[in-house]
Amino acid sequence: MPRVSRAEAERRRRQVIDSTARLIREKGADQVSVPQAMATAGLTHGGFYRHFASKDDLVAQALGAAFAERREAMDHLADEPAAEGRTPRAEFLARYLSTPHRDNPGQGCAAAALAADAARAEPGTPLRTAFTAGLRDLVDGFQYLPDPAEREAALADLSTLVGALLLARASEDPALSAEFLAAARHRLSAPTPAPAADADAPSV
Amino acid sequence: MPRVSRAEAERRRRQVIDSTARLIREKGADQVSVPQAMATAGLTHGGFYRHFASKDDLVAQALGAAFAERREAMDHLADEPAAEGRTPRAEFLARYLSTPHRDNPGQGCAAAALAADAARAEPGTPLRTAFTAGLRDLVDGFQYLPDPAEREAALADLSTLVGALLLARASEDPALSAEFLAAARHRLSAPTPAPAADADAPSV
DNA sequence: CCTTTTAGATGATGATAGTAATCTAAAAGG
DNA sequence: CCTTTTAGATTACTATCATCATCTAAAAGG
Repeated sequence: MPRVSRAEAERRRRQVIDSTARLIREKGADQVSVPQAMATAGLTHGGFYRHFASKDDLVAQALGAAFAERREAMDHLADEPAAEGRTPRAEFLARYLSTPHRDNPGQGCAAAALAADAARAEPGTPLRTAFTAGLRDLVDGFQYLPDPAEREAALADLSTLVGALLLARASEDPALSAEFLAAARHRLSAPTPAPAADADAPSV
Repeated sequence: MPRVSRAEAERRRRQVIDSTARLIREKGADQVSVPQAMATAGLTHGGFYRHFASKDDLVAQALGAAFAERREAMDHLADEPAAEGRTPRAEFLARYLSTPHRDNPGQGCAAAALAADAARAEPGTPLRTAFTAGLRDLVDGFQYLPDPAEREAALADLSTLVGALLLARASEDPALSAEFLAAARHRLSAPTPAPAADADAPSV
């Protein structure tokens, strides 16, 4: 089965990237092998280096795709605010901290799924750089999801979301897991977390 | 160099566990090999299976040690509240969200360093089970660190701490990284995050 | 002391990894 | 059509992994 039309080849390349975007969120960036990534797209590992410069290259592209996919879904929330009486922000929070999101990391938030992998990657690594770019994009999107508005609030909210989702996923006990989601929902649904009179901690 | 006194053998076993506790927090549970874990303790891989039933066994024990070490440090905070005018809670927050903690995952919070690894492990796995136990212990310790008190607040606070630390570690840009730490410090230093009038999100 | 036990070193086994060279037949392009 | 290009398969190379069998000499224990 050698050779395939240019259009078909491009379609397959995208397929490999999308499959990998799911795989790395499920199993971690280092736990996905080249043969595996190709196999989930229905190919053998042979043609890999005709599409990607290296495994790192593929992983970085897959990470970008994962962030883009999620950013797109977030923007759609702002477009169609309809649904019920919920604001786009409330809708986002409810979905982010839901059990479906907890139980399907492969299609979920890339920041939560891959933060640890990015943190362990050396600075300058494609993975690390791509993660930072995606994260920045996510902050911007969340910040202007109308309601909170200030950047600092967006950063704190995002930290709570990522932390709660991660701990909920890691908790073996379903009760404890649900508690994390509920606590974060409760905390973030507060009117406004009260800016607090200048913290006492050092600035860096 | 075969054979060594029973006491010495036990000392070396502890050394392997402690080294591994640091390694898995730095590089991830799956990125530490048996030869590597033994080598950091000054041994070869040969004697490994005389001390541990499997690699999973070692990793689970190392995770337990990592949680215990941190829990101990937390308890000491409550014992010696002295230092300055800070409450034990404020002291804990300042240290947790500091750049030294961000830059030294090997000696830092196991929950933040290994949540993603635990989340990816199958339920029933030693790693997953040990993580859940350690996390529960951490929640309890934080809850009674005096000041907040309610369990739900402790869970939300912990989520924010873990999320902010993880995102700060993953951010390649030092400015963005510092922003996450500062935003979380600011948020958690608020008098009391206002319990908010019952959220609208479903309970599960 | 002298026997038994055993911590650790050495080395083997079988699996899987990333990367690359080679081969093939079909698509591109004139 | 007929030549040139190339997507993908096959195969191979070198590492490294977890695990285990074997060996050794020193500690345990009487």
